[in-house]
Amino acid sequence: MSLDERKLKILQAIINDYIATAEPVGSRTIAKKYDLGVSSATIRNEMSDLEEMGFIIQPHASAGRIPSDMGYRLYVDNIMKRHKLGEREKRLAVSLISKNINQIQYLMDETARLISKLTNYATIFSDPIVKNTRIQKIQLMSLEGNKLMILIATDGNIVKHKIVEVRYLPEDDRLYEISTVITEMLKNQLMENIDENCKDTLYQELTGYDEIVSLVFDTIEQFVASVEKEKFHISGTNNMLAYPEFSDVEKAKNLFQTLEKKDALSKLLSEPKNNNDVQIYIGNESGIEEMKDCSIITTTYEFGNNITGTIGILGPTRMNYSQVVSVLNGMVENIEDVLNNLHNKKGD
Amino acid sequence: MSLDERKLKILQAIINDYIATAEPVGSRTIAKKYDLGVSSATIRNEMSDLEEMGFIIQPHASAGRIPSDMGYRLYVDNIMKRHKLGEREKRLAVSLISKNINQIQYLMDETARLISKLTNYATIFSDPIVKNTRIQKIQLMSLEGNKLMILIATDGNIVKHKIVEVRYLPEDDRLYEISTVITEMLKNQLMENIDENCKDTLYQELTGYDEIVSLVFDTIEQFVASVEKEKFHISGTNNMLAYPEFSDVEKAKNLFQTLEKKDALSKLLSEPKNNNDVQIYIGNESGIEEMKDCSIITTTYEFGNNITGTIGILGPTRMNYSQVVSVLNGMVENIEDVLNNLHNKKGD
DNA sequence: AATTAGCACTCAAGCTAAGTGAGTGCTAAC
DNA sequence: GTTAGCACTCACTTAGCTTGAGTGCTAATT
Repeated sequence: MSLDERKLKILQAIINDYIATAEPVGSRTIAKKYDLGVSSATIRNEMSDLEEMGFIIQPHASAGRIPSDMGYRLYVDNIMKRHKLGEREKRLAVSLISKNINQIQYLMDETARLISKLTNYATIFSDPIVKNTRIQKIQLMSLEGNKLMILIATDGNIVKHKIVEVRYLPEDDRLYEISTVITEMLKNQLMENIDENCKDTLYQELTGYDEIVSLVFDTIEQFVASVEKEKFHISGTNNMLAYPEFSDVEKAKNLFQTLEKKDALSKLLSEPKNNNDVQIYIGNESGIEEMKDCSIITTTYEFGNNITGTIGILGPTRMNYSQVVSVLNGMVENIEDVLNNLHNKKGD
Repeated sequence: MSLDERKLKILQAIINDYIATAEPVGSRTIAKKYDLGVSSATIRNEMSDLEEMGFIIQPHASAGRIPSDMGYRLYVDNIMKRHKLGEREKRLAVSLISKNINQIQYLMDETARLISKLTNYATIFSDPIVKNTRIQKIQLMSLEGNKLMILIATDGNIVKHKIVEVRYLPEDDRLYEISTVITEMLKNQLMENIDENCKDTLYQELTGYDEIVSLVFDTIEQFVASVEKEKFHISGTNNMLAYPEFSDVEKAKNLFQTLEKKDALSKLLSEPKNNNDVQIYIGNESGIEEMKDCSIITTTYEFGNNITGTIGILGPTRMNYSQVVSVLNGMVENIEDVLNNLHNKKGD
């Protein structure tokens, strides 16, 4: 039994219809709606074959067929057309970018919102992971009440600060000098792996400021640690409630709780991506029991040469794969453009 | 017809039972469960009175009674006991605080999560609003690619930074000098209302750096503006799905969509609070059509003398008011403690 | 050999009718 | 004022029936 042209067409018809209606698709429906030039009986025979091959499933004896995970997989890998981002979608994306966005966090959040709106699915994204970042500058500044601000800037112009309490707080001018010494010593060092010699030298050069120096190192370590445990955000989960798959509150609750816990998802999103393309997890392929009725399509965005993140779309298994893939690709392009423009060494 | 002791007891019994079961409460149930020393017939008569007075409602002829908004209002105002935070709850709150929290945002988020967990309702909170803040320090620093970081610290030790692109970027030492000049001139000025004379003087003193000076003023203005539009966060919405009130997905979806839009809620949360106490909106009292089956209990937290925020709990109208109020009060105390300890002029 | 028409069969979903039980309101007795 | 008793109401459940979409099989047709 071979998968000829006609079988593929019928499978596609079933998937299309099922994506649109969420109802099992019968042979007569296909015969009428899709012009295959054969009768429903023939289609019935073909469907019987497709079922035997495992691409479609009959939920119960007198119902139509719905695609199996395997069927979706075949569709995604071989049948689906990957169309370009539509005009309307592009316009929305551009209007998003043109807003005065200066915080990555905020940009990602807005992007996710937009994606959810465009697709009517949920959007998952990770905070950008910064690997192999090198320290560019460290700045200290005094605050009220014996508090010290420690600010770290890394390549890619990512800036983070932290406020700590110190026993002894030098004058600002002195702090500036200390900052300069620290910066000189640590500049271009890898955040993850600071040379022990440098550390020792710093403690020596800044005798009397042990407390501050050690707080600086602590802060660096904390930033590295906070990056390690990737953080995920989800938006547009409401959309999921619109699908009959989740018309049972129990199911919706389960899904939402799984999403909230995040650890399972986290593993999925941080999985290595083999190439630059999207990764598609259909139904059980995600390995998450609670998400067997969902599919996830993820991809990575990159900017600079050491900052990456993952963004993905989550929907029911019968999601519109073709649309989702193109939206995802289109939006990632946009993010990368914005970020590169914002953080790279433009103007060198 | 007067609201005597017995009627109040019966109303309380109805509310208690309804809070626990979400089922209409009948006269026999009350006679059995609550030891009022009268028969169900008597209770029936009293219930009939209570209904006439508008405190309870009969959903249909052969059903028990449920409390009306008015009934809950009476309960909340006159009957409810405001008990102290329990042991278990206190322990959780303390363990939250002891984590190394240094970002207000993060603290609020964790607090909200904890409240949701304790109460099994949803928690709403606003980012802290900073009013009448005075500038303490402004710091400039150069970054790669002609980017300039502008950092503003205000009293209460709130630090924000922004990265902008500039045409001409001075050396760091020069930027430090400029920072010092700017700080000297603007220190203790109100963020919202910077003296025009100071502005002029600054432009004069820093001739040649017009671009930078104007960017600094822009940044200040943006921070003020970003504070004006209060931002809300919601956590624990999943909890709502557990209540039979939302076992219809349609209802849950409506609620979630209303919550997502936020403008309606925003108005509610930013309403002036008459006193230091909690504010309770029962059912339609919120004025939000979609939330007629919900109640919201809000309160404000304060730290320093110019930073305030609102935090609230959202649940079904039959929520456990007594518990919610005490959790809310307890948690707010905790937040205030942490924040004051973190940001105030301790050690002066 | 492939396709199709025809028909018996299956089964979820929708409808109806009867039964159940929690709850009320009223009346008469205490 | 309180209570027992009883008729009445009405949502909810259950079982049985009907409907219709859909299948699988067979025999006829191309």
